[in-house]
Amino acid sequence: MTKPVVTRFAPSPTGFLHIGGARTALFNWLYARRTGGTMLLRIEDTDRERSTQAAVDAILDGLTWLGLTWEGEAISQFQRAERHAEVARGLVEAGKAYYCYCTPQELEAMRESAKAEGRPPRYDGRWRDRDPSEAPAGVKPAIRIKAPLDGETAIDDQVQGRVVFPNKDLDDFIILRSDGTPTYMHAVVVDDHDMGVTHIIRGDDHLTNAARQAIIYGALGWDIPVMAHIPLIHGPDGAKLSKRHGALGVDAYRAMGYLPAALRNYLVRLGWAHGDAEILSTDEMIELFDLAGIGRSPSRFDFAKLENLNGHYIRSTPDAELVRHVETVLDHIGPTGADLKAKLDEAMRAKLLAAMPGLKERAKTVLELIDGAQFLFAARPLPVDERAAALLDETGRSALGALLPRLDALPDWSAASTEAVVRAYAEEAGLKLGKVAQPLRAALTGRSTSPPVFDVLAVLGRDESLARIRDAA
RNA sequence: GCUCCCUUCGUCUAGCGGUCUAGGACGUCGCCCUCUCACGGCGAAAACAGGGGUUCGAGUCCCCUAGGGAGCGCCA
Repeated sequence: MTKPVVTRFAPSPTGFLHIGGARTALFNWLYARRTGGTMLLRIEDTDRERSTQAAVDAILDGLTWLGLTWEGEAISQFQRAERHAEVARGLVEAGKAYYCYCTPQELEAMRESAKAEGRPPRYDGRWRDRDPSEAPAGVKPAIRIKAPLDGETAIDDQVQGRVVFPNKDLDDFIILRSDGTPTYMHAVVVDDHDMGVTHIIRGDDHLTNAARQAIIYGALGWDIPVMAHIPLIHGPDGAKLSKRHGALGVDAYRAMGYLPAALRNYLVRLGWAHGDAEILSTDEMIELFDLAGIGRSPSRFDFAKLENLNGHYIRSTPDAELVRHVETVLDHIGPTGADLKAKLDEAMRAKLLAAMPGLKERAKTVLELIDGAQFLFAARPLPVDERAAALLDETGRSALGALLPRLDALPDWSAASTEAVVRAYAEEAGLKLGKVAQPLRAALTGRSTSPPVFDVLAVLGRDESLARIRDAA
């Protein structure tokens, strides 16, 4: 009988949930879902200087928006400090770790001389075998792990394969600081063990750490979880996706009008593939996701592809749901959004819903959806952009003037009835349909592009449409 | 400096020794559809980093070089 899978996502709350973290979370979530297991969430907040509650909130908000759910409460690593210390002291008692009384100055000097001699900066093990009775008075010791001096440590990684590290390159690193708090290296091992984590899926910036953690696992006599170190996501320029390179939190993607489903789809294909499959619903992802499909080379973030995917998802999302997305996004784009939100009463919502089929066909983001819907929100007299103004030249206006009484005379007002009138007029006047439809569009929307003009007439309704045409003619 | 990882069209990738005159997707460029813009359809240009091996045969295995990335803290 195999143990149920337990994965975890373990961000440190020093900033927002960035795109790389989001993908790591997605992979962990998918793998857990795929295998019928669970994903846990652990906040690595042992760095009290840099951790903030605002960051924790942003991370939870980001995960939630992306639809990535975790089991139970988020675990605070900091709150487990006592357990970490206890395990570290146990290791000392077992002779697997020892107290080191070096001062930071001594350590610094050690690194300096190593650097000067061209050696890698390593702790020299000066307290490794020294008798505790030699301890200087009044110095609080740190605890260092007794790492093997020779041989090698290997990680059997599901993505990277077997990666071997010579032990001589792994020194006796600190697991418990002199102030009694654990280092990341130690806390991770203890927490993953205590949480029953069976699979560690994380960025490959942790690959070399994995060797050090393996040493702790070994000293503790614990089994090492299955590991999968996934390549990082780079910026368009190939460099690490850092804040300096415009890395954004997932909240920024929400504000840019991307749909969670589209972002999930884009992210899952960044580093993972299943043959030629490009469009994957969440259910399909869950069904297909596997560690073997993860590639080993880093990838670059490409907005153009995300945008294309987002357009696909917008087109295939039900209209009512898109209206809800519009409302959500309106809350996240500042004053402009708030203004529109204020205008979004029941009547407006109904118009938006009615216009949605035409709108979503030509929008790649929710922002474009909102922009395309401007003509619904706009009050007369309509602001007219440059291209629309050009359409409303003498010829255009005379066409509108001719159209006005004919439209006004319509007994019923619909896309089909208005289209019939306009087509009939164009034919009579010997004009191509475009010569009539474009000025009409300009009059109705103030722009040169919009959903099909007859749909616009229908959505706007008779009174508003005729009024707008009169304004322009 | 040391250790580890990576390298197929501009980008994401398929490829797991012969089916590769290298496939798909995004992007780009044509054409078609058309009331605009999109969507859609059709088509085109576009890649195995370089060099050595192994093998009857290498994009696929090994080595070297070059380039990129990550890690080497009492940060996570």
